[in-house]
Amino acid sequence: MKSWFHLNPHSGIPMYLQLKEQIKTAVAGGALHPGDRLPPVRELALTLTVNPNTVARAYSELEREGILSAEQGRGTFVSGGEPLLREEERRVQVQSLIDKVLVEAFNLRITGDQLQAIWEERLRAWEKRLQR
Amino acid sequence: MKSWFHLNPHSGIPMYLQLKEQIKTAVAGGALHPGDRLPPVRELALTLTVNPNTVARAYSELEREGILSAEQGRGTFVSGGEPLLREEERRVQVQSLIDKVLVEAFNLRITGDQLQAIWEERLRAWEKRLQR
DNA sequence: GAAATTGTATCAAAACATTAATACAATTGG
DNA sequence: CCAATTGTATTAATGTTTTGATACAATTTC
Repeated sequence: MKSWFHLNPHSGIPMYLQLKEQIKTAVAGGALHPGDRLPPVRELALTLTVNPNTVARAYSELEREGILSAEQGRGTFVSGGEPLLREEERRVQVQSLIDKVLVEAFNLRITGDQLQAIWEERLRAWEKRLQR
Repeated sequence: MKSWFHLNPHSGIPMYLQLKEQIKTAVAGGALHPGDRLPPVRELALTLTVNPNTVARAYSELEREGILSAEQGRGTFVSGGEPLLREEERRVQVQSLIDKVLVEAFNLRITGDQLQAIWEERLRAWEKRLQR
C-alpha cells in the first residue's frame, strides 16, 4: 500500500482528473477493494506535493459518482454497496460511451473486424485483473 | 441537405466541440460521404447563429484529424483517402478508448455479460448504418 | 482582371476551470 | 472533555479555453 498514484503537473490534464482516473482504474482493476481506506486528503496531498483541495476534489467527485464514500472525521473509503443509478440509467451511460468509441473507430478507418478483435482482447485483459 | 446540425449554447459543452462531434457522427453514420461539401464557414455560422470562427475551428480541427479537407477559395469537403496515422497508432488510440469504457463500466457495476450484450447491440446498430 | 467567395491568421475579450489559502465541522482517541 | 484527525465549505488568485472582431490570402466566377 505504497506510492500508488503519481501526478504529472505538465501533462495538460488537470491533476484532480489524473487522480480520479487513477483511483477509478485501481478500483476497477482490483488494486482497491470495497471498504479499503484511502489516505487522508492532507497526507496524500503531501506525498503528491499538491494542494489538499486537489485531493479533496478528486475524492468528493468520486463520492458523487458512488465510487468512494467519505465520512467526516473518519476517512474516505472505497464503497461497495448498491450503485447510485438504476440499471436503466447505467446502461444508457455505457451505451453512449460505446457509441463514442464506435464513431471514433470508424473515423479512424478501423474495420468492424479489427474493432471486434481489439474489443475482445481488451475485455479478456480486464477480466483477468477482475476475477480476484 | 438541410438543417443537419444544431448547437446548444447552454449545454456546458463548447459549441465548436458539439459541431465537431455532430460532423464526426454524420460521417461515421453515412449521412456525409467522402467528397461531400460542407457549407462555407460563414454560411453555417449564420444558420447556427454562431461566430464564423467557431465553425472554422471545428472544420480545421477535423482537418487535422483527417476527417475533412479544406481548400482555400473552394470549400471544405469530407475526405475519403488514406488515414493520417499508421495502423499501429490508430489501434492504440482505439484500445485506450475501450479501456476507458471498461473502467467506467466496471465502476458502474455493469457485469461483463451485460457489457458484452450492450457492445453487440451497439455494434449491430452501427453496422446497419454503415453498410451503404 | 476585378469582384465575389471561401478558408486562414492574429489578436483581444470574455467566460470558465483549476488551484490555492483559509476557516469550519464532525468524529475519534486519550 | 480536549486535542488531534479528518472531511467540507468559502472565497480568491491564477491559468486556460472559448468566443469574437477583424484583417489577410487563395481560388473561382464572370
